Amino acid sequence: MTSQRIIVGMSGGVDSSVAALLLKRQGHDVRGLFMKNWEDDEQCSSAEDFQDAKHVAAQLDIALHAVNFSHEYWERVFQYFLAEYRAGRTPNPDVLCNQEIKFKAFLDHALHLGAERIATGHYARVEERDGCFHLLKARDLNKDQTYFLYTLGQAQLSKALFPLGELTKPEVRALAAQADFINHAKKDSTGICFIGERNFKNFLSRYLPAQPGDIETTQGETIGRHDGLMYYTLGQRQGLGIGGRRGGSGAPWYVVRKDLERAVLVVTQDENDALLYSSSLEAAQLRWVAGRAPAAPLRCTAKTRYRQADQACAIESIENATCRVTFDEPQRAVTPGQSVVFYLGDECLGGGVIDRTH
RNA sequence: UGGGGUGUCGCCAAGUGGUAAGGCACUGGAUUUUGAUUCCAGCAUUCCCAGGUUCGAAUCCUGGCACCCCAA
Repeated sequence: MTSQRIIVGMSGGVDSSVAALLLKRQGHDVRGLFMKNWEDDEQCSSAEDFQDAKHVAAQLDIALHAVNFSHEYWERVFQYFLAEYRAGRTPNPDVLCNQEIKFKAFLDHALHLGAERIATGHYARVEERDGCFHLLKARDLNKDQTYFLYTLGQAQLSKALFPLGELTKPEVRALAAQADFINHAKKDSTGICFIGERNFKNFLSRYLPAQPGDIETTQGETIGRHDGLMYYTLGQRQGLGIGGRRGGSGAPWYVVRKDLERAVLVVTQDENDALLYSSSLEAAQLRWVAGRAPAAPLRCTAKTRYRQADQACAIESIENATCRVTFDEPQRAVTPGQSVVFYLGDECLGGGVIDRTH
């Protein structure tokens, strides 16, 4: 491969550090770019991350730029995030963050800086065949992150490199240790990308004030109060605060449904309750990696949430940007607002946002 | 103020003389680039209160207090 100018999104974590390391070793003209996309409130990990990124960049002897996309993140990701929660749904901000920030704002910025490609520390692979870019699962299936990348199209994939796609996480850490990176043992980051690990309910309540209501069983019996439907998601157990009841089974309670009209949270004590499962769904805002929808009906597999095992299904029909999917086996807690992502073997075809379930 | 019953962790609930089960909730941790789920750990020196009996009481006795039910 001829030397290219590549800008790597460096977060200060091990993954992006090793991505930069590998590209550098391949002889590319590598630069790093640190993004700050959230104005810190009480958390201050961003500053530490920046220090780590700078340290690694220095070790690699590459330039490290910094850019602040907080405004873009707020407008294009966070507003949607809040709107979805207000609508009683459960959005996936990181899918949108990839679409709008990492592979749009960051990509555009990098191209302006004269880069030919961008690279990130995502665990995923891109293969070009017959002039078409295919998004493939990472070799390390345990870390595969294609679920978060399904909105990327040909324009993005043709410009993106995922140097870690063929490596396992342990191998990445080993490389970081060999390179003597200070962050080689740094804990993987979790929580919303750029915002970090939070007490989710507290975090949300800063933007969406409480709207208390009743908690009812599927039989219609009122058994408690909730602080606001937006603070809960389907299948959730923790945070309901429902203790033992006279004559009760002693089993935990799970959220089955949100009744927006009545502001009622419906729960069940039966973990196998049919109401917790869906055998089909309708998805909207479809995005196909190839740039066009496949022919339906199509037998394939899908994930309804990150790290879920592939579930056999059929895409029954596709109309414009919506489709109907039927699963071979009923799926637990399929949640509107979350993404359903389709696969054929190792290839990620695309996906959409779950709109309704049946 | 006649009769009956009950008072054990925030909730449900074992335990009726031998030195406080369990579940739910909650908290912490693990897993995890969303939200969830899952897993592990922690969680009553104390049993409504005060006396008493006993080597020893949540368990027996006495007296209070509280609540519930049935009669009036």
